[in-house]
Amino acid sequence: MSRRPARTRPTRAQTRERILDGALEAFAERGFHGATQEDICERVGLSRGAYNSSFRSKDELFFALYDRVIERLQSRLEEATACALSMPGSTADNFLKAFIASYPFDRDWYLLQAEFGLYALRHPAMASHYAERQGRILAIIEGALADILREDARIAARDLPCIARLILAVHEGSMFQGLLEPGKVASGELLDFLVDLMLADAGDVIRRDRDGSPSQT
Amino acid sequence: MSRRPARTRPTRAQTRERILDGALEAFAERGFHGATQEDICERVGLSRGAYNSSFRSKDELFFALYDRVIERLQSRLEEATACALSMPGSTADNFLKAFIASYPFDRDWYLLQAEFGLYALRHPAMASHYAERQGRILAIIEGALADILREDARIAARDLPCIARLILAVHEGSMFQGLLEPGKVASGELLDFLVDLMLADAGDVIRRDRDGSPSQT
DNA sequence: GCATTTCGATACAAATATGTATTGAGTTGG
DNA sequence: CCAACTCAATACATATTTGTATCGAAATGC
Repeated sequence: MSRRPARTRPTRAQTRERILDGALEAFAERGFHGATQEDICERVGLSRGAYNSSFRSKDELFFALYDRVIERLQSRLEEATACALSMPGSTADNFLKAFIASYPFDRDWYLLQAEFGLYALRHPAMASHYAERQGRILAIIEGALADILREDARIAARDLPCIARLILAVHEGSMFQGLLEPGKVASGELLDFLVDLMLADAGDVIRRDRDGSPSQT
Repeated sequence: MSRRPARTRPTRAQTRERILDGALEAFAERGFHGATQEDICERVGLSRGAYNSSFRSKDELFFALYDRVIERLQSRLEEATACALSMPGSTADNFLKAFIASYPFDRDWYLLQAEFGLYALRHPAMASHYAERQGRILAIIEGALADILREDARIAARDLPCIARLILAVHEGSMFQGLLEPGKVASGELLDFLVDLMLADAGDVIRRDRDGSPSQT
């Protein structure tokens, strides 16, 4: 259909994306300082020329990767919440678990976000950027929780920000445990436990036999 | 009192400790790969000669630092639990908060432990070492909790391992938040909230006015 | 279709980090 | 008090890594 000769050379944007792909792997596997240009490029079959032609510095690349990762996470969460909220009659328990399931749960994701966090703590310039982006994620969670709680008011609305942070913290913590000792801790166990705690409307739920309904995560 | 001439040269062990001090700072501030021999030595006024004379490699130094940090944490926690358990009549709430308060809560500590964690995830050789050491910390927490629960049985004993991990995860998560946006989140807020959740023996506690008794952390 | 521009690969130069070797001060044992 | 030894500082050689400059292929516009 194209009257022009078929492209044999990828566009600038495509190469950029490929570099970002390589950077994702390399930063996850070896960390910010540990990842080298060579390492990043090898993974996607490009030369350092493409690297230096696409990004002015390592920091710029790191920022770009962070933004891409967060953008994808954001749309993923928004989609999941919209989907879950659209189906009526969902209980808070089910929704929370569905929501949590939509959060990335793989090795590279964890390693990367940990690396991002450390970088942010060490570089004030990125700290605010990071906090702002993470604020959006928290807002999505809070919004979803707020919608849930219109039907299921077992949690005080004032605690929402706190709960959202709690969910994030526990998710990351349990992801670390799961990666460190695979099989030792079930992937969603901690979060399930936390949700049970929060949604317990009486003491009996806390002590109930939690094995009766094993999660299939 | 010493018949020998006063030492003018520090012992090997002392130098080793100083290198570890420098390494603690450097690894916390710049990460494993980011920290250089020069960087580590400068902080404690030693030369790279002392460094290379004390440690065969960077990994060896990192391991040694990890062990020292964990050892100190372990004795700190053991002391805290022993102390808290010795005074009779302590409620679970008070004890948990005292225990949590004994856990390190400073920037370097967080950055270091995060770095250790990442290193462990990336190097299988350290993973088991790390998991074993962290298991001891968890055991201390579980033991303390078990002692508490003899008097205050609002939590099922079978959930102890899960709860211990939850406490650790939330602690680390809130420490990160606190460092990223100082003042935005009170240092112990998330943990207090979690403890409230766990010890709520009826739904009213969850929804109670938590500002009535602000924690002085 | 040709000139111009863009992009990515290769080659080069500079900076930085690590480990080894050497040296001199300080310590220990006879 | 002297000889042997230990330790940390300095100097050196090697290896990586990064950034720049150059070159050729490919796309675009006239």
